[in-house]
Amino acid sequence: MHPWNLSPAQARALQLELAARVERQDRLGPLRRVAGVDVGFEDGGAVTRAAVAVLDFPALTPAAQAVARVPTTFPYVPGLLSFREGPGVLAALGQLEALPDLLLCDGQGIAHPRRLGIASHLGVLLDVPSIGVGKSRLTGWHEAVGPEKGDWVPLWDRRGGSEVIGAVLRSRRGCLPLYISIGHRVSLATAIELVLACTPRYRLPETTRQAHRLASG
DNA sequence: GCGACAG
DNA sequence: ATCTTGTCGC
Repeated sequence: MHPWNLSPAQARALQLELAARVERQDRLGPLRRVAGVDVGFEDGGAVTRAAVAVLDFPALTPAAQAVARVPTTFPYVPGLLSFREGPGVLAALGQLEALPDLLLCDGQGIAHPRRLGIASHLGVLLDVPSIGVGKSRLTGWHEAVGPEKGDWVPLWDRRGGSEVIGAVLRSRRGCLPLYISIGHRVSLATAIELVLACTPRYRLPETTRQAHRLASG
């Protein structure tokens, strides 16, 4: 929303401040529209293409969409993903008539070294409920997950740790699990329920799939 | 010093 | 993320 052109060190310092503003309990209003946000790149990374796909909930039918193309200004640095993809996503969201009731982001929420992955970062800046849906692990440790859809195990801050920073969820049989974590204003239990409610058939939530096709393929 | 490391 | 065909498994 504001400081996007920072040095890695400044970015990390900002993350610590914003992380203190993350709300880990449910604070949701009526859930009518859920949005998936995703980012792709063009020209070898020079251009960031961000997309937002809004679906009616719980029908998961198309409601609105937006795509924004902005110059890429930050490199990919593990732990600082939001500083690379955030500007584009905000531009896309700004094209919508209204903000959705919930944001499902590609990447982590608080399952992050400083507890401020892209889902939490966007959620706090916009003060909108958000959930982190990562396809792989950034940090944390977990036991093996069961094979059935809906099976999940807690994601701990570290091996032998005591802080639960997310959930490793089997969203579909025979597929790799998803890394779910609180973004902002949504508890982990609710986050798991909502992700499953948005994932009727494939590994990824329908929201994310739609956003991905707009941003890439 | 070594290994790990969202998209 | 992106560059890319065929191939293995439910």
